[in-house]
Amino acid sequence: MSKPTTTDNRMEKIVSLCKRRGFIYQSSEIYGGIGGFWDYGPLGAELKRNLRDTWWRAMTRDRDDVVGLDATIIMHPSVWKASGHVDTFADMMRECTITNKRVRADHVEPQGGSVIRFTGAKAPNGWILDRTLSVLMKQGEHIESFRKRVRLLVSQNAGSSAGKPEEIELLGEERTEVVEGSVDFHPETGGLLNESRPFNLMLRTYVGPTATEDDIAYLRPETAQAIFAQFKNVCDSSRVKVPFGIGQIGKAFRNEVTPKNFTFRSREFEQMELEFFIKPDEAVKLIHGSVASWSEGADLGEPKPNWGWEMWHRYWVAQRTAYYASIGLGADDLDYYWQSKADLAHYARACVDILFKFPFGTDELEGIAARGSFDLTQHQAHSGKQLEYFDEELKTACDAMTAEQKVAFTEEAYAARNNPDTTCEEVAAFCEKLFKGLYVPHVIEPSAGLDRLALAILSNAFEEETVTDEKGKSEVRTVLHFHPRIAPIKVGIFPLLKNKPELVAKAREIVALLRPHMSVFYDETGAIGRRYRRQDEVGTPFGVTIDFETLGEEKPELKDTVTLRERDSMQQRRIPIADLLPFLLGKIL
RNA sequence: GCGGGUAUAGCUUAGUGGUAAAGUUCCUGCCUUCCAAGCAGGCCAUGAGGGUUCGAUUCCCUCUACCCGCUCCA
Repeated sequence: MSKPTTTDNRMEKIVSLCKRRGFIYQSSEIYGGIGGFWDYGPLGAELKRNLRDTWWRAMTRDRDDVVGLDATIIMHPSVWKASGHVDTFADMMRECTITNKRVRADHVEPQGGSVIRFTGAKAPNGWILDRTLSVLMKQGEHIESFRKRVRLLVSQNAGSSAGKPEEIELLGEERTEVVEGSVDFHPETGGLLNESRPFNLMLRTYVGPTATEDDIAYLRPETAQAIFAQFKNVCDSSRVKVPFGIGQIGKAFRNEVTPKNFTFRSREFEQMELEFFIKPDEAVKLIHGSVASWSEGADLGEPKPNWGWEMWHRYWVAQRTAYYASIGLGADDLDYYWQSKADLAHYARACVDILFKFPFGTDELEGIAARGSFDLTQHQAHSGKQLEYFDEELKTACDAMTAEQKVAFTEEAYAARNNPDTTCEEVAAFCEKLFKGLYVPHVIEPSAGLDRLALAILSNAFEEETVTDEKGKSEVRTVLHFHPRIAPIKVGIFPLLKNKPELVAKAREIVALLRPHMSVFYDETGAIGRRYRRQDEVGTPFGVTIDFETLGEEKPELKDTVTLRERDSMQQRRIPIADLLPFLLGKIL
């Protein structure tokens, strides 16, 4: 009865539906739009709100070990110096003029060789590159392999339009000069580099009247840093005890080079982040004598006091997976990518990406990182404020230790140190603090993109079904299979005929009955089938039709019952009006 | 950022150097007893700016946005 939509145009159809039915529009569309910015229409706003609410409930309200935060988008610029964002992105960058590969201007090693210039390139299919290319031929490189290499680079940059690399003809080859110790060529490609220019993914603005360098501030590129910056305040004001988390939902901004794939990579987007603070493994060991580390099949159901960071990391992966299942994204829709040690940022212990199978490819929905104590340590160093946590339980455990035991523990900690560069003194200082009950908590960070989630939910829900009616006529039914919990509209209320005042009045009564509890949509126009289909297309899970049986005209036993029509199966059944609210609440809560 | 493509009504698609067409959606009315029915009527468009021209949606240039392929993605 149904067939999958072909993948080639699935994304196009989703984009079109989003606009047609008011889920997502281009920002500022009447002025031609602005790249990388998207607006949510009436139904999109509801969908996003529902998703936001499910996250907030699952991550904070339903737990007693997580509290919330709602911080500003613009923060003190020093926050971004401490986090490393300013340094990483204030670099002067240069780009290869052939491949546009970018390198840090100060990271180009001097090279020597012959500079070969081409006036352009062309391909048999008519493709032409009318641009001078200067490429460094390294000493010892054979001219033929050099040409082959350049053809490959040109081909890669031109994409499919230039055809096969071996068919590309390089034009006007000329040996221009021999250079020694030049920093003007890309270290990998050998292509001439353009002028260096500043490159920063953070969006800037000015705070204060003068719009000068002194007043530069940044729109946050992630929400997480506010949580670290307010860590001390939250500890001091909310009686939390490690392990505990701080969750936040909010806008973040990145000046992406290439926004693409609809809302997937946007310049303004919304994040849902949790920073879950845990004891360092050393503290767990001092308190409990040993640290529970992860092994296949370990029980991740309820957190245990002796869990180390690895167990907590796995626990949050499991929690987040359960969350996705609760809103309709199951195991078949998701994938996991465990970053290898080499991929990890230097401060991270582990990171897993939860991926969703989007129509344009499998891509990241959420990253769950074990970040050690990096962030708080950075903010402690930059702000000069003490961000260590005093752990009473740890202090009590250490007070019971002998001096010899403490020395042994310190030696053991040094032997087991994570980073080989860590000095003996640093380990000793860390242990001294531990013995006093002090440490900088480590953190597990599940960080999800709300807009990506909305897009995933839309992609996952979208289906074009071929349905065949009793007469054997088949047609396409477009339907969004939203989980009732997140559907923008929960129920459509329809009087069977609009020119029968009794039906309309009864339908209005039912709208009044349900509206205080959920989003309802009343529709009396057109044939009943059309109204059903309209709601299918926006993912309304239930339809309620008020008909002549409801009025008890022919069969008195059916008085005050209505037709309940289910979106996915299109099945209809009768249900007493009195049962309607409990039934629907059971589905949407 | 580079290369290629696209831009006509909410959507799908015609067409033209001289009043821009259709289907569908949507709205209104009539009708209609359960899956996009019928009849009648109605609203709505050449992405933006410049140039050529008596006149440009059409030809030229620039910009913008979107799509595809690279690149980028702390």
